[in-house]
Amino acid sequence: MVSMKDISVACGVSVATVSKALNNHSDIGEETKRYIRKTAKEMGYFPNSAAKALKTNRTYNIGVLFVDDAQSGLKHDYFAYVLDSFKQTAEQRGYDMTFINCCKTRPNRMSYLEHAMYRGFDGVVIACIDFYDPEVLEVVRSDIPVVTIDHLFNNRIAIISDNVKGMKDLLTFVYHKGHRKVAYIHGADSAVTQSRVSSFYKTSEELGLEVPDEYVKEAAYRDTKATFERTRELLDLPNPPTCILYPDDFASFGGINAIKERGLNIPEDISVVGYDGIRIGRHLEPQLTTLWQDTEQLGSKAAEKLIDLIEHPKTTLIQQVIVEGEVFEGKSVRDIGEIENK
Amino acid sequence: MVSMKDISVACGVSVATVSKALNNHSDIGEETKRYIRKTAKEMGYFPNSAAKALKTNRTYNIGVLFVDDAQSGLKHDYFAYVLDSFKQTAEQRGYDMTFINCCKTRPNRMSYLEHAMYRGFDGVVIACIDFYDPEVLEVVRSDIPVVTIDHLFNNRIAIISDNVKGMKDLLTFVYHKGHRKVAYIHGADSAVTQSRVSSFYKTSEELGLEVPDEYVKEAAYRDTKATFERTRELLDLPNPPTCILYPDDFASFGGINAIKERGLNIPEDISVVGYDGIRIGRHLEPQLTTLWQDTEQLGSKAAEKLIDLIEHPKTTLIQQVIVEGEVFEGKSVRDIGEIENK
DNA sequence: TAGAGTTACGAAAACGATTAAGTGATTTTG
DNA sequence: CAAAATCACTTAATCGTTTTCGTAACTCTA
Repeated sequence: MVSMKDISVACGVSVATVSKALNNHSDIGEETKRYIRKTAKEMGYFPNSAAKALKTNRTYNIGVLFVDDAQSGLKHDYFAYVLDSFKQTAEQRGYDMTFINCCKTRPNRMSYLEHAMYRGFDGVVIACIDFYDPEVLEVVRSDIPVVTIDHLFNNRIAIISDNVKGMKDLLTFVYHKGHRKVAYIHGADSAVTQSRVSSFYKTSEELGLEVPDEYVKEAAYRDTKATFERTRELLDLPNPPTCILYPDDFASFGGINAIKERGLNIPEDISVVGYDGIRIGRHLEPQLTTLWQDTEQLGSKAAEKLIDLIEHPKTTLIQQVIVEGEVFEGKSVRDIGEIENK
Repeated sequence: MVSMKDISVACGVSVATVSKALNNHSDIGEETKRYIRKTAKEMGYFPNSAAKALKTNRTYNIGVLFVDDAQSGLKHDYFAYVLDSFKQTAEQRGYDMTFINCCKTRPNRMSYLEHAMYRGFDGVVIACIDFYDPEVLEVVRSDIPVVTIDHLFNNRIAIISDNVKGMKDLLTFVYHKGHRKVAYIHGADSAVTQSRVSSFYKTSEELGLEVPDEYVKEAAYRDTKATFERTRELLDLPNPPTCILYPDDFASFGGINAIKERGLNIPEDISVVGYDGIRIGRHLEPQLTTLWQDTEQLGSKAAEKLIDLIEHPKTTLIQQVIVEGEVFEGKSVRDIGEIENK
């Protein structure tokens, strides 16, 4: 690797001059700058990030914390898309991304925060299920710039998918399609789940929908087995729902299979609604009605905010950015019509 | 951040002694080592990776090059799973992972190789479609340890999914189910595609299958629109196939829709086969018959080999590791039975 | 007991950059 | 025209480690 020293020798100037020329400091003559830059390019010079980081305490590297024991973030469509979008924006602004989450089984491993300090990340983005993990909290409480995705901490920037509005829109949508008996199989407990569930109840009330207790069940996100079982239970009810909302698109397929198993048709006999808007859902039969989440906005906003915070710690607002999704009207919800209901 | 200097002061020894004690050098007394380590732990010491890297030229960081203009690696199920597995193994062995591919539009950006040099990656893993990109080649030809996934270069370690055997197994499978008219919509040109296509022809010959030219078509990977069109064309043939092989599972859904559009049933009227074995395929109706790729092996082998190469450059064999997949027998291929064919 | 061999540590020079402070030369100013 | 200001560099310290080469203080050996 060619270093500044090599260039300084080649140009007959000091390393300091080379450094300043390349960083465009004002106290170097234009002529000299041009000459140094030209030589640097010719010699194939590139800075050494380690040396730079050591001196400046800036790495231009962002730590990515995607913790999800059951289902590593990458394999999770929703998170993969968010991360991908984050990556686009971060790279655009000159930042690299390094994964933080090290397997907890490794002996002598560092905690997330230690890892972040060790690598000197300029900031950290957290998107995961278990925000109550003590190690995650340690990061959240640290001095490192942080943005969280889909979870709210006070004094931290959060990028949040509007689950309240999402659920409201979704429920309102099926209501307008004439459904009055709507069941909801929600995901495992988390901030996201709580928002959706409470919005489900609130919206039901506003719409004047009855929600029998047995219409609300739980199944872990992406757990097709669980949704399969819960759906069977719902279908076995003396007064079964006409529409079932699922924790997410993926999980809905478990439910769909339970429905087909009974010889029922979607949407003729029963309607089905997912959440997330994963790509595949649009290509399936029946096309899944779902709440499409704007993963691109989520990711890019997260990157924007985090980098703003890194670069302008004083002037960047600590705020929550709420990203709205949109009902994707597939073909898995039947239009019952107002007539049948009254 | 507490540094070695702080510890040296606290312990009343020199920094050199601290460094050696923490790195377990033999020329430090056991007593002193214990004392220094204890103090370091108490003071919450963690090394500074930048300083370490600067001095040792080792970063314990691996560059990840997933280039795919159309569909960024992360959003691609197959690659996401491979990457995830790679990550597990790399972390287990004490390496971090940083993305390399910077948007090519950025002004003054570095090339992939420059980026890798800049960050001082100990090695690079490449998995992408366009292995003919000059920048990718530049990395492949460099001095940096490299493993490639699904592409073979001479003098480089490659982890390769056995596409030849995969296609052979798949075709043989449908053959044994009684199919004699098998069409193949293959992906866009690449090493992977070439292996599969040539294996398709070779196996057809071995099995004594006729392959009319119009049975072999092209559609980009994951392009449901294209497979939709190609499938229509196949169905319109005077002598249509009884079974269609698709570039990948995702793309197969485009074809499936074209088939349903005609009012045909799968597998009663026509059989469908994917490739990859993505998770969702198992939960759909009809369950997709496909070649399941062992993404876990691919990822972990790649990490193992790369790290071996990094740590023992002399003794690590430059070889190709071939990972076999497995036919997943779903329910999308009809068992025609031998009778009907003779 | 002098010399050799160990043991346990320290001093100091790197690694490749940044930057405050200093320094001659030239230009400006009153 | 001397003093001040400006310009264009250089010197040298520094970031946090690692590592080579010393070097005291012991322990052994003959």
